[in-house]
Amino acid sequence: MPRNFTFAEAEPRLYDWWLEHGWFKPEAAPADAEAFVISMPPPNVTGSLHIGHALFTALEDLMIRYERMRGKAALWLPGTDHAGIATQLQVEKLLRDQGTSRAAVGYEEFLRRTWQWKEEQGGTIISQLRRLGASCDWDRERFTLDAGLSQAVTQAFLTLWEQGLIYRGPRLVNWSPGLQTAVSDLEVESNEEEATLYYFKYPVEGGLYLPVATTRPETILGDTAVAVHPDDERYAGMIGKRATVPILERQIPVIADEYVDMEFGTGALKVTPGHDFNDYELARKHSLATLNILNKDASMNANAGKYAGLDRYDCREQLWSDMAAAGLVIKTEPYITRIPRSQRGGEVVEPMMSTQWYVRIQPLADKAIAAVRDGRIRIVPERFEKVYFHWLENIQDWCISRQLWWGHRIPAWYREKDGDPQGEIHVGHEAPAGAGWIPEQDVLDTWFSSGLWPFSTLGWPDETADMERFYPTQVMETGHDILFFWVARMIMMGLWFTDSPPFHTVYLHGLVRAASGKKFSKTLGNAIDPLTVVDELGADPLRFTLITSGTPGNDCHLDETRLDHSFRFINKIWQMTSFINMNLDGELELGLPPADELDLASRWILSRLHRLIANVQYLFDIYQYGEAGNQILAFMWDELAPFYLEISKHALYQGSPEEKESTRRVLVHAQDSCLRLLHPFMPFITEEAWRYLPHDGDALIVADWPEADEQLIDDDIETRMRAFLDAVREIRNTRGEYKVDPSRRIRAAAHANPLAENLAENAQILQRLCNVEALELIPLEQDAPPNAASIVLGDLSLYLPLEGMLDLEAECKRLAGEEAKLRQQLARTRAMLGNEKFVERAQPEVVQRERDRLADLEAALAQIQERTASLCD
RNA sequence: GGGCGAUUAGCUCAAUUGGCAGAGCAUCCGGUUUACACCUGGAAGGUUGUAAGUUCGAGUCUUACAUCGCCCA
Repeated sequence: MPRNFTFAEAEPRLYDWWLEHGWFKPEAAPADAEAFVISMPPPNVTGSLHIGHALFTALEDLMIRYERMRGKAALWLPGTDHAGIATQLQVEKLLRDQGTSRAAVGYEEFLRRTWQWKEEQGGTIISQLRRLGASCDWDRERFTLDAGLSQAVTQAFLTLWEQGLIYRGPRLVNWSPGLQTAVSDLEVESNEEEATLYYFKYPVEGGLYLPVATTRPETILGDTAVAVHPDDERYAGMIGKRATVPILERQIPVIADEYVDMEFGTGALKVTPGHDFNDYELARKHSLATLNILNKDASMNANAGKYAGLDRYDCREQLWSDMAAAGLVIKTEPYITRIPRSQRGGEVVEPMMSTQWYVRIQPLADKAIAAVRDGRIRIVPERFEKVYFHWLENIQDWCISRQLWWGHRIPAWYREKDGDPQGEIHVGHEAPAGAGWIPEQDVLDTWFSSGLWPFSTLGWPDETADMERFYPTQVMETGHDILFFWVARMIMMGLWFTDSPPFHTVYLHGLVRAASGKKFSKTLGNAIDPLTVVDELGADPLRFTLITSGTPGNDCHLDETRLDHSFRFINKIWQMTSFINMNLDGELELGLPPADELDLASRWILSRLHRLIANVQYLFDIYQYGEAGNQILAFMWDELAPFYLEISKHALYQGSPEEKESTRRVLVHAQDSCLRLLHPFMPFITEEAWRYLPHDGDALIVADWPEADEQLIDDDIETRMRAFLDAVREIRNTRGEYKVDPSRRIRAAAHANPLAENLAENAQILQRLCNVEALELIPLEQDAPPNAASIVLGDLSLYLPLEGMLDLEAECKRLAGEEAKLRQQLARTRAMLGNEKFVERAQPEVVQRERDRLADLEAALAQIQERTASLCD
């Protein structure tokens, strides 16, 4: 066995080996095995691996590997998302670099180039997922624009259309002037920014004026009313009068509505239905005209009069200076307001009137609400259910059309009728017969296809074998930031089209941030690049660190020192395995010898191990993977390695053949179990180490998941062993205080009692762990050895004869310190037991525990006092 | 404005139904004894944001407040 684990060599080798054997495929399990399916949230095809991808990969691969080891037909179905806007932007940039543009090359050529780009670059993220060890069934990989998935999209669209749930019409939408498309509310981020609040006079007939404030003066040109609160005495006389739009001189009414906030600004509100969502609602209520003043690129249109053609911000400046010249300006002041920006590119979006396709979403939302309400779908952590309900209960119709070229074209055709080029609409698989039909240019929102993902990837709408066997899926694991974007839509679409919840559990992870708490971003330069980590430390440490750094649903601040720790854990695992491996000798019978043939230490480690297995199982059942990982690490590093491995050397080096054999079997069982438990966290190191342990079966990836054997969990053994470990700790401390050379072997003595006899019988433990060669039992009536340091453990006093090293004064001081500590603990325990209500109402086990502790403490105090009396008085 | 989350050691985070608050890193003092210096023995470090309440007992449950973050309007 090599001295070290060389991840750079082993990781690709093991990955290929797993792949070649088909172990990533659900078909590796028996045909009648229960299915466990996760559809991978498809990463953006333009993307390259970031730390968020690494987190979802680590978690999903953990779940998949765990269920595979439990004998399920585990299917992790991978794929990518065509990401309409992002991909189109990417290719447009490419075209710009080549000195051309989307418009110049035309629709067909643009699509051809985009596909070409996808074929060349789109595999990047997938190959990066492989480096992390993702055990996906790559033969089933899907892409949202694949023929099969496109068929699913068309089918879904047509079904909704036939059901009357899709309509087309003019509405106010968030318009992205740079991209020239509608964008979803969810894709607009409004953050507070420094802006200017402009105060001006709105001329009202009769030489009056209303003072009005706005952050977007150019929208004055689209005003169709001015509103005041009906109770506002300041402006009561103006209601019903005509106001005049500055510069344009257009006449508009002054209306009254309680919506107006009298306290805000001047208390008078300009109403621009064509470019403000609130004003749009107000206009509908008052039957006001809606006026669009912007072109699709956010330049001013003809309705802006002399400003037509100007950019929106140039217009703002120009108009304001013209108004100043006209004496209409009151003042400007700095103002903090929320500016809506597109998530892509960050440009300021404009609410604008536009004809779009919508899904009447309420019927779908109702089903989605019910499925979570009645428990058919569970969200982990549960608190996100509230967020989910709130969003679905206040849902707006879903604008599904996008003015892009890259995506699923809406299956609709138009024909001129009565002078309207879109007077006639046909929706269907193909153009209807007859001349003059022109296909719809718009494509569908990418999330429309993503919403179908859990079943479109399995062959829907066809009744495929995969659909039959693997749908519904089990778990949807993804970030809480896309609960609305995606999870809710998958649930709605899944229930609507398949009549089944697409999965029974939604597991939401948090965002990964840098340790500073800042959001990771390349511009800040604080991004941890997962691929760099994989190059430097391997995939296992990254995975283990990501999983153990936080708790479900909570953001975590990734601390790079933890990566180093995980890396060292891997070395630890390797060295432990190596130790066991080099102490094997020939064939070893697998499994454990009967417990009653085992020594104390073996029974102890098995009890601890099986308690660990039970805990890990419990934690996996409640999705607490991080805590599970930490517990496995703690067991291996703090119990198995420093105690059992050390103690086992006695049997391995000096024991009888039977002792050697049984110790080897315990060691192999313990290490094997730990490797199994860790495999879902760190597949590479565990698989590679496992090869060096005696085992049945082909590979760890398909080995059985450990089950706790309750028979091996033994409180009594653990208590007895704890006495040893306490003794070891105290002896080490005492040696340290007296600066006894660690390599110097010393003796110990104790007055005979059952605990002392037990210690003496297993003195090899003390020898291995604290270099005490033997424990000498002395009769009760005999005095403690002279010049000895004392260690008190309950009713036992251990004496360490420290010839020529004992400083009487220091020893007495140490004893006094021990006594003070004991008295403090005694006071606490006595107070508790002195409290009648505690004794009466606390659980009996808790009371008993305190009583035992009291007895121990009292015994220890007596020992200390006796020792002090003989030594120090 | 509404909702959610967080607040625990210097830093990053844990703590399974309420039962003596734990790790990693950093700090201090030791050690190359043949699995591991990618190691190891020990120490120090806490009024669990504040104030009340429930309880025999609160980091954990309730309420109010403070600070920070996220989501929605």
